[in-house]
Amino acid sequence: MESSKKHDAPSGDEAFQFRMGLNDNKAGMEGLDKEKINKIIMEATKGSRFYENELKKDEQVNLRIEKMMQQKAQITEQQLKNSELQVNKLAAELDQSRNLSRIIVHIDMDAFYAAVEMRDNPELRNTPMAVGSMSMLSTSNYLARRFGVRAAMPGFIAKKLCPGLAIVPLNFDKYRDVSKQVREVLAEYDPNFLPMSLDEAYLDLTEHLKERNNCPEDKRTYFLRTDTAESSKVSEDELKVTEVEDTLSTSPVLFEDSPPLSLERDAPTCEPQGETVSMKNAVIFGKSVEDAVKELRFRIEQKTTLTASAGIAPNMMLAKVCSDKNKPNGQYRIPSDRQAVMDFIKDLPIRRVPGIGKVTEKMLKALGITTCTDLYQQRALLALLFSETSWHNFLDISLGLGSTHIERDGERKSMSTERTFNDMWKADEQYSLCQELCSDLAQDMLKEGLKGKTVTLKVKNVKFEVRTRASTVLSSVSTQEEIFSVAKELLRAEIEGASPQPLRLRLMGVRVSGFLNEEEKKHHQISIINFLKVRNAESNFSHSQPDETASRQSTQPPAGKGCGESFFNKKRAVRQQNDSKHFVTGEQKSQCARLPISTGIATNDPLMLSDTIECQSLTCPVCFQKQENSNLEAFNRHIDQCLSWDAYNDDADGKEAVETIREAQAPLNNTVGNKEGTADEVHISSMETNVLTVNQQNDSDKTMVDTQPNSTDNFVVINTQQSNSKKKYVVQEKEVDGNVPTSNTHHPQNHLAIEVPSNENEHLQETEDVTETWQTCSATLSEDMGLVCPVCNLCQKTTDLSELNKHVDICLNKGIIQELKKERMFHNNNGEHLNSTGTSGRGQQDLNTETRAKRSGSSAQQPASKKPKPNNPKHTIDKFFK
DNA sequence: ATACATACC
DNA sequence: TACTGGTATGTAT
Repeated sequence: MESSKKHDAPSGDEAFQFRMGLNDNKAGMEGLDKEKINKIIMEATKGSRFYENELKKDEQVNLRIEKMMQQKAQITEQQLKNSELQVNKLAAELDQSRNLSRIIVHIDMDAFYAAVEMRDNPELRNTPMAVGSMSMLSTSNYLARRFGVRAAMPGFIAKKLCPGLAIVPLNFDKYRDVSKQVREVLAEYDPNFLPMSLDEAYLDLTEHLKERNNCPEDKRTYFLRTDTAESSKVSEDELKVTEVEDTLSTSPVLFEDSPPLSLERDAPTCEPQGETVSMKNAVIFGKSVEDAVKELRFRIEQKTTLTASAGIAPNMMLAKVCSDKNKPNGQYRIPSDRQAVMDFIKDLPIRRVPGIGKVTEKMLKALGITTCTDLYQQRALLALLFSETSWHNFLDISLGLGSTHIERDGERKSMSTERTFNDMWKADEQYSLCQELCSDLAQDMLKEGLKGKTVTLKVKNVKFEVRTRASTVLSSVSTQEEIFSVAKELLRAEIEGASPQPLRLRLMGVRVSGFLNEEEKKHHQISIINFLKVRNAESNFSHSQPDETASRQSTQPPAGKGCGESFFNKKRAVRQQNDSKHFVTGEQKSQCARLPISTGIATNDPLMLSDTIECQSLTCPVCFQKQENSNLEAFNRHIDQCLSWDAYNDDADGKEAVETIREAQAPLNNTVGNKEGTADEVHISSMETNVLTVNQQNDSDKTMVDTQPNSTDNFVVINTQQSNSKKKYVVQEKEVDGNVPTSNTHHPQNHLAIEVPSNENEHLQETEDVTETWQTCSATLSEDMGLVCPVCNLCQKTTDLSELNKHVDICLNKGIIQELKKERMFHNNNGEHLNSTGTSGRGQQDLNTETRAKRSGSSAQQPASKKPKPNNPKHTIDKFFK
């Protein structure tokens, strides 16, 4: 097949057509000179970085297709037969249980943003126009579509297609207002309607139709709006030319599937139940499904002066396809009847089906599938080539099946923010942008009372290559500082990974996911973590952030950015303040002076970056090669690799591979080099390496690390390696100027290194900076290792993590009790402060393209208050060591 | 769990 | 000059 072959030159038209070519399968784009349009688009885009990237992506798709075709070639007749039997069985079941009892309606506002702008500015009505910017259009009006101008096209290209194009900037507030008006109408037909965006919604009209049967005529009578403030004149004009289909109109005439009604005419013109103008300016709608939807659309138009299209079908998938059928300002119904569904499906191009985009379309095309009939015929093959979810979906589609009950989506799963800009390569700018994003995101999260466990950084370089880097933390994040403390490490890794080249970015984004459910949130809310946060916020409330930084400088060890955000850091800071036995060493002081202590809040501080350079080398305890990359993750990865080869020590290949790794890394050592042998250089001259395997029971198996350099401990945590739900903890002792490790003098050689993923990673790196103050969780394993409590830093003679947890709990409780005492002394009745994470309503975050917003404003509000429970610090910590 | 891709509006 | 932003989900590792 053609697509199974590699595409020839990148300049080949095929790839271009695929990625860049005009997408004309939308309404308003029929009968265009596609060739001419494509030529213009091509000229405008060819050679650009964007285009180059598109070609690259296209090649990836071709590769996928190639692989698929190879797989296909290996399939035997027998396999296909078997597959067919299986698939047929499922198909029969699906067909059997087909539910045709619901009347699902999909409402889609026509060229929504553009229509709003045209409504509000008569000058735009008779000119091709689009909403958006020179960089990106959200939507275009139908006049512009004639030129090939459409949504998701950059404005500057649109201008080439249509020099007269008017581009109007987005005006979301307005669209939201209009959308609200529309939704008010929808709610009357289905209070549980499902908004998909500002301009789209699903309704289940089944109930309404039952009621409608007993609905007296006067309740189905609606009046034409007679005056429309600013546009009244135009409306009148338009009412006179009722035959013109294309005009924006307040007339019911445009219900395409019934003959135009003259306003003065009384007679029902179509079926008996059809809408009727019984008196001047009044329209009576019948009881049928179609009439109900016409009525609904009529009311939308009367209310907003905007038209909507609708699809009516027994399920959501079909309804969605139908709403496109007679767009604009039309509706289409598939009767609730199996044959009607199958007839409709028969020639339906798969691309029309929601969920089948250009890639899937192309892949299926390679298999000779373009219509739903093809899809059904190839069902056995598809079951062999695609994942279960995929081919099930294909089968559903080919049977005309879809969801029959619309339900509001559950809890949101992620929240993110991202920004595009031009070529940014300075690291300090990147960090401060990252921080800004975190700040924005934190604000959004606060509105919904969200706390998440995974932070993802997204970057797109100037070549349009996208990378995402994620990190999951043990506790949750919600504040700007918390998110940033994770995000900045991810960014740091990216920057360092690209070094010595700068990262040249065009976009950066931050996402938080893995939200705590209500239960977990409550749990956390009463936990000490939040308790401390609240306390922190309280005490800093009137302080500016630089003040906070400054105060940290005096109380915290030079742990680097974000150090104050770690729970244990906080704990230790408190301890340090209270405990006169802890001194800051001279070394630490000098570090204090040199290292940026900024939490990163002071964004423009160029010093902020210096600690990334400060310490560049780590020595791998397995291969003894110096690793230049100060990025701990990379370092860990390296060790993982070394270890996994070690595990196959007898394997010649494995050995070779280790050598390869060593060789590959050797040159690096010479080039990047560490900063002129400062005391910051991390020397892990290994005295012994222990690998211990710990069974991990659950997936919150990340162990926490404590790297806070507040004592003279000398151990460094190195790595955990995952394999089959087990973790190997590599233990490494650090040699410190002949000092004997203090905390475990009886077993100085064995120290458990526990990695902390995520959040706490920064502290690992901080440790790099503070050479003389290594600190670990050390442990006695079997008989000779013990775990060190991260709070009191004392070795607990146990390897049992739950035992250690108990101890940590106690340790923590001590602190809490102290704090409570203080608290009571200073504020007598401050319990309410615990409440600060309160609200959990869903904000609506509608934005952007012609459509957005998964949330309706109509969502049920939840009680916004949470009782400040008596503190129960215990559980939060448990998690750390599970 | 992470990374990357696809899809939708 | 210039090719989005937010969310969910699928695919692959």
